[in-house]
Amino acid sequence: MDQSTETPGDVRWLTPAEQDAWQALAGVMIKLPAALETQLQRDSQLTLFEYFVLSALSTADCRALSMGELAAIVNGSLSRLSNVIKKLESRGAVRREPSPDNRRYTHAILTEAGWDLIVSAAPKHAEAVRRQVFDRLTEDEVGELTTIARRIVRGMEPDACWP
Amino acid sequence: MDQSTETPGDVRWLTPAEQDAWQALAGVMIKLPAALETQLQRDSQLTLFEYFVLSALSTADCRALSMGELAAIVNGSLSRLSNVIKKLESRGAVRREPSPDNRRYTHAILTEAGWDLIVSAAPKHAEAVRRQVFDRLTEDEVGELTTIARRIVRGMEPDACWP
DNA sequence: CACTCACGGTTCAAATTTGAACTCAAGGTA
DNA sequence: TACCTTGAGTTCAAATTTGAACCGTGAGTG
Repeated sequence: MDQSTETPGDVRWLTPAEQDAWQALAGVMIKLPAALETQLQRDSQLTLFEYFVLSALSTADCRALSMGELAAIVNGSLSRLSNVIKKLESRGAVRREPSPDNRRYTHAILTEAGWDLIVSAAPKHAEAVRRQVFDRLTEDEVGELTTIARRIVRGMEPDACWP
Repeated sequence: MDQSTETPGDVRWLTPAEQDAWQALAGVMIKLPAALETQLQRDSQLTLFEYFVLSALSTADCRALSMGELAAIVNGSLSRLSNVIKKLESRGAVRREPSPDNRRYTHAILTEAGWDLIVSAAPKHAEAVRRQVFDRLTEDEVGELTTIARRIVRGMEPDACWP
């Protein structure tokens, strides 16, 4: 982009170093999910999103969560989640039933088959993550990455102010 | 996931430190694009993908690229790009014409209106990137991020081997 | 108790994305 | 020249995703 065409003149453009970083980060942001999707699809007929869903359920108490909680964890809209759960349900991996206490809540529950599915998918997925990411980083870099990524994610939670 | 349920026993699971890093990175991977999309949509009626397309064209020779080159740069399928260019064309931001030398190639060309569009969209987008990412990082961290992200992206280019 | 309101989810139509089939141009090859 | 093959894009149908409208359920209020 052309920085001199600016109107109010006070835009805080990225420095060259930041531009480099941004280009690299954007690459990761776009390509890494695609690469992982490919692996999951190939080896387990799963979407990355579906994997996140199953994975979240598998580590939850009773292997169950309400749709809302689950949606928040996997960063998806309720609508999207509803459709995906429907698909996973038809595949026998998940079951849905209204919460006994408050029937407004729907619990998504991992079935035995769903457990087996995620357990069988996990090793290859872990292998892929390791190959794509961690095999390329030193131990120090893993720490740096954690710090940096956490900081960025933090900044997005509380809906920072819009100028 | 449960690591003891493993069958062949030689899965290289992620260490706890790596799991932390992965969780944070996955968060960035999922949420950052969403946040940027929101800003672009709100301020300029543009998709992140469309922004990448316009941005790529704006920095290309003659502000033009063949569909194939463009698709590679923005990491999209030819099919997706074709549709998006059609949309941008209907909006008057891009023009398409067959290459004079080799009519198999289609050149996507940024129009004057397209140039104006990206120029007017860029400041707010840059501001958003800065706010979401760089305002939260030290100068050193920017360097670390560059190194790390580049290393990861590198590893995905040449279709690394599948186990 | 009747009413209304606010939630949590679901659903439906519209927009996107994907993947396969298809078109057309350019190189060989015979 | 006729024929085949490959490469670049487009298109069409099917799958996904999004956003808005909608349906029950539970809380508050009068």
